[in-house]
Amino acid sequence: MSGLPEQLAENVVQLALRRGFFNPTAEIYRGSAGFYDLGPLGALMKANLVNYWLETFVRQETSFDVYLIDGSLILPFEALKASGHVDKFSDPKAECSRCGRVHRLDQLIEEGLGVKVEGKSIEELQEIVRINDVRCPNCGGELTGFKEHHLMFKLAVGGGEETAFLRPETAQNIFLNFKRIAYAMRAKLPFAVAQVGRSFRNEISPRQSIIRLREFSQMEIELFFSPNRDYSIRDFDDVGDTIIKILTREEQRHGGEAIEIRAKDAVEEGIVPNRFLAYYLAKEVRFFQSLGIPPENMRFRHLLPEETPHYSGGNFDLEVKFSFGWKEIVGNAYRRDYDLTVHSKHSGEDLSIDDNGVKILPHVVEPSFGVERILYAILEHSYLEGMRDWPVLKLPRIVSPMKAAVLPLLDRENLTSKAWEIYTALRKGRRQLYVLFDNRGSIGRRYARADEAGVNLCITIDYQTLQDNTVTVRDRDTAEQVRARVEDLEELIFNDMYRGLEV
RNA sequence: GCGGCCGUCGUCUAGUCUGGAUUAGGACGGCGGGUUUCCGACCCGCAAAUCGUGGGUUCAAAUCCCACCGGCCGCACCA
Repeated sequence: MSGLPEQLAENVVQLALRRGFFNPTAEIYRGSAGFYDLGPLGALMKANLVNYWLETFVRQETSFDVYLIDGSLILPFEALKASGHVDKFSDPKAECSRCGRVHRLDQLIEEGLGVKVEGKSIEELQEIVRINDVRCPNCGGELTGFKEHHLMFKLAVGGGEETAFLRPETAQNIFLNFKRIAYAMRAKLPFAVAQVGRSFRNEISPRQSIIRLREFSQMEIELFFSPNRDYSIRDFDDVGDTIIKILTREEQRHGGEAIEIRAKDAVEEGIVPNRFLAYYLAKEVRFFQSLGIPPENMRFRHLLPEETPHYSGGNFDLEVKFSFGWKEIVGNAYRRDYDLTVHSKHSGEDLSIDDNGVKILPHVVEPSFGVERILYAILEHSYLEGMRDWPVLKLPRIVSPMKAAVLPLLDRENLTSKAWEIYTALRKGRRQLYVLFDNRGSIGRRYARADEAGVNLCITIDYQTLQDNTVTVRDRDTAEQVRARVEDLEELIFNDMYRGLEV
């Protein structure tokens, strides 16, 4: 279930390297595990994905207000101490002196002795091991090398070397800015705050190319609401009818299948804790379906109690079926009022706001999208072999990096200069289209290259173009060609981006 | 972090077992030129590998030995 051993994954990674979607950071120095750069096509694709997400989850959201912010990547010690990350976001570890296996110390003690050790320091844990003679469960050897593996990158800020961390999730900026946003925007519950940006986690041994990174991008929303009111959500009437697949806790224990249920019914039956969460689950399914991921390859896994923090009111991971198994691409968490409570307490600021004349601390539902994983999911679901003599990347037209390629049928002066003229007009056009120009090799070779890069349309300039100012427009997915007038091209390419999005 | 497998042009690979005739060969891709009126066409040419790195054995090492580095897989960990 882990690693990328499958042929498909291998082909996708190779194509990504060959065509400039992504590659290891500092590759010429053999790279550094867990860090990847997006190449020319990957960077454009990411920008398009983020933009489409912002359209869907921020700009076009009319069920409640969504405010977009852009916070600092570096957060001071106190903020992350309060959030619990400083204490909780690390694993105590110990190594067996005989067989060399590394174990998680807290798990070892909790399982072996049946005592809770949450929040205990590494020294305290070591003492417990010594007193109770806890040994390696694998071979019975003695434990050594006690140490804390911290998942946050620590920084020393300024001359005084004040301790700070690279944020482990974008969410914290939102809680830290909650009061300011609420007042500045005169926000009324329910409302949401969204953020797109980088987060950092110092994983022990990341693998699986772009799937598990130490530096990654998140698109997150925190939706604030009162737990005491029964809201109607405008778009839920419609969106709530979406069928979603949920892998319940019971089914996970039996090794069973996900159940299929309308999002509305999932709330009614108490499977999903509230309407806001169900609303997002349904919206996510529609979002990813429009990005070419079939519903049968998506499921929400209700995380088991031992996988979720004590304050959680329920976490539902959106998992996508990859060639190497199911993997989370969105985490949906019902965080209750945990974050605002701890930040109120530690900062001394009253973070409660007025709701219908009553001061309350709002509850929070958090959908958290992993950008690189989504990019990879789209690539894998778009990669197609066997259709032509070369692989075709049937990327969702809205996120594909290049919307069209402008190609002279032959590299002859009159055709090439006409093609260049058309290319320039599109590049400078108001629709802000990214298009490429290619006059090298035969026309078939250029179609093949364009297919592999996932270019939506190929515009070919031939001798008829010089007569009547029309061109052929070839569709990547069908290879069919139609004739179009040059003056209609920009609108044609633009409208083509939205094909199939009326889901 | 431990164990197994692997490391030759950008990519795939021949050669490694059985050391020497290899200026380390080919294919794909790339680049230049020619040709070509729509799907990796064809022809000519060019560039591209200190054989992962370092040390050793030998008259001679891509080839044998040792160490290290990196990758993949499994275990552990993890979004």
